[in-house]
Amino acid sequence: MTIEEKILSGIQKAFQEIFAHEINQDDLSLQPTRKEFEGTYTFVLFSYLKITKLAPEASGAKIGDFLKTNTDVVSDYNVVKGFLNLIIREEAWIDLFTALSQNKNLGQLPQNGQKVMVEYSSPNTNKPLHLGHLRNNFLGYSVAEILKANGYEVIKSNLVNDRGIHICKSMVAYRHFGNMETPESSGLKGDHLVGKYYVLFDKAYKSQILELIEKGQSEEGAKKNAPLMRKAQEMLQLWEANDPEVIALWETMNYWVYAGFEKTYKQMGVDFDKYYQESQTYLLGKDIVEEGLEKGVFFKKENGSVWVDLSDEGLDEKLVLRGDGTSVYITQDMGTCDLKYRDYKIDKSVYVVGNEQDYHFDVLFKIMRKLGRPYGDGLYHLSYGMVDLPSGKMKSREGTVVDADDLLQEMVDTAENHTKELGKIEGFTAEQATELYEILGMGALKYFLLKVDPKKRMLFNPQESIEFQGNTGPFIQYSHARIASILRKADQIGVDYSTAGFKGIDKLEPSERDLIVILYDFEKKLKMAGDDYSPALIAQYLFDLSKEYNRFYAEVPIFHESREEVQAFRVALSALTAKTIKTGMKLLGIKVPERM
RNA sequence: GGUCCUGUAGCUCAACCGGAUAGAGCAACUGCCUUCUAAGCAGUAGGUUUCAGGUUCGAGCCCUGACAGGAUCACCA
Repeated sequence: MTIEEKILSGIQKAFQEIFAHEINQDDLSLQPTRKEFEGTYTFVLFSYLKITKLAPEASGAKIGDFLKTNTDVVSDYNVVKGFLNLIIREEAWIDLFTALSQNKNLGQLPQNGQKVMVEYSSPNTNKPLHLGHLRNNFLGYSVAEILKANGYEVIKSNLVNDRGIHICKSMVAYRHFGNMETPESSGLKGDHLVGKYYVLFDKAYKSQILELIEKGQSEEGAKKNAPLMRKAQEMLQLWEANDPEVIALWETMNYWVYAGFEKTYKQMGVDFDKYYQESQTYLLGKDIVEEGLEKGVFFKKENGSVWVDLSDEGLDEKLVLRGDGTSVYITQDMGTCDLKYRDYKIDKSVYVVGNEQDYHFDVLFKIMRKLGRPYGDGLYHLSYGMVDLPSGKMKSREGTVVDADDLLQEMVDTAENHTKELGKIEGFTAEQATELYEILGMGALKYFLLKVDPKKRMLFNPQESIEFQGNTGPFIQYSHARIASILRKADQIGVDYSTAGFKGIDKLEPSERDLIVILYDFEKKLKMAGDDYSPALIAQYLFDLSKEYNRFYAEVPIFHESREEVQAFRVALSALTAKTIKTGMKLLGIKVPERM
């Protein structure tokens, strides 16, 4: 039984024995004591005054006394207004930490037998990744790791949009202006090379439109009739007809892009277990349309187009198959949905996709549920807001897009300059220094992008993201480094951990010891997370931080049962502040200097 | 226009199931480098939580209505 459970059951008994009132333990809850007051857990009395028929203070005193004598975890209490603050016996914490320290699988919950797929990244193969992709990638990877720690078997997937008119645009431009350029000959990363031609297409296409409009065509007509656009359309048809030359060019250019993406993913530290390509999936889903018609979920209009009526669910009618029998976006997505299930028998499926597609996924999920899919209730759209720049919205046409590779490099460069300025690399080898810049730069970026509530639109200020002060990744890394330093010192001078109440702590690895100290310091926040479950998770997060420094986990409201993992993440972050150092030193019996 | 999301300090963001005096950082101002590492610490100042009602012991959070910003509403993806 956890500390929290012991208290709750104690309160339940108190109501039984003192007030002769049966109360369900699930209806009782504790909250963290605010830091201004003494105590760890607080029980709010207001809503129970009808039962106790006593003033708040008297009610609190009765329950507090009961807990003190009838549980082995509460050592004392105080009542302020209607708040009963409970003080936990130190031994209870020590037992907890001892148990934690002996747990070989710190932070890893037992397998729950469920499989979940997290689809994220999902780039187009016609241009390089940009800032928006970074938020997506870090979120997706973080969620996948969180789910893993919670005992899910996780499959990270990437659905690459590798076909369609936009790819053909790059291909057409390459044929026109390419001069047989390759990543090797141009010195450009593959994705950047292909992106260059996409931009070239757009420029040339625009001037063709202008020309046609000058010759008297309507804007709409000009857009359709511009020779370049016609060529792109033609190429798409050839592609769909499996024209060998077109396919060969497509494969070559896609290969370049994939190689380019791989590099970027590697630097970001994200990875995938499974790639899906739209070129392989774009024809899927038609059988589901048939199935839907049979089941009466879909209906046909006179022109042969197939629709779903979701007006009973608060949405509109939605097209699922064109009159000419060809697919639309959602047809394909239905097919891919089933494909994922066929491949892995997943229980849950998470889509990390921007919030401009909220409606699309709402429709998709409702359809799959109407079709009675076993994974229907496990479908989840992890929707996130756009990333804005101080200059306004990112627009590729206006060249205000922040390129991912450029940004990653800039972060690392800034880390390097700043580190050198501060003279922090004395005694480092060149390799160590390079590694440090990488860790700092990536940590800064990841933390900056992950610290904002995913569903909120956020502002990316390049200046601030590279700041190393305040609520930033490097600050957390710095705190960790100092803690590690303290513990090294403590080691040297032979601190007797047992006197600080840490039985067996000296048998732990130093990094694990950090964790225990931090955990102890932040006991107040820990209890909300549940005594033996979330602290372990927190420990894992912190341990990972101490190993790699730059792994951060997103705080994501995902699935209903995951409140605790969200909590754990919050605690982990707040625990890693420099204030920890002070308390850590006290616990280790090191004299705390005045000015700290 | 319908639907959805957002609105908290000058700026960027927090606030756990509705709980106590709404918290951080940046920017401003005061102090602190013989101690573990100043990428730091301690402190000052900064709020009618967009507005108006409602629900209740209690509302930034729930409900209604305004206002502001954004997204979406294609036989596009």
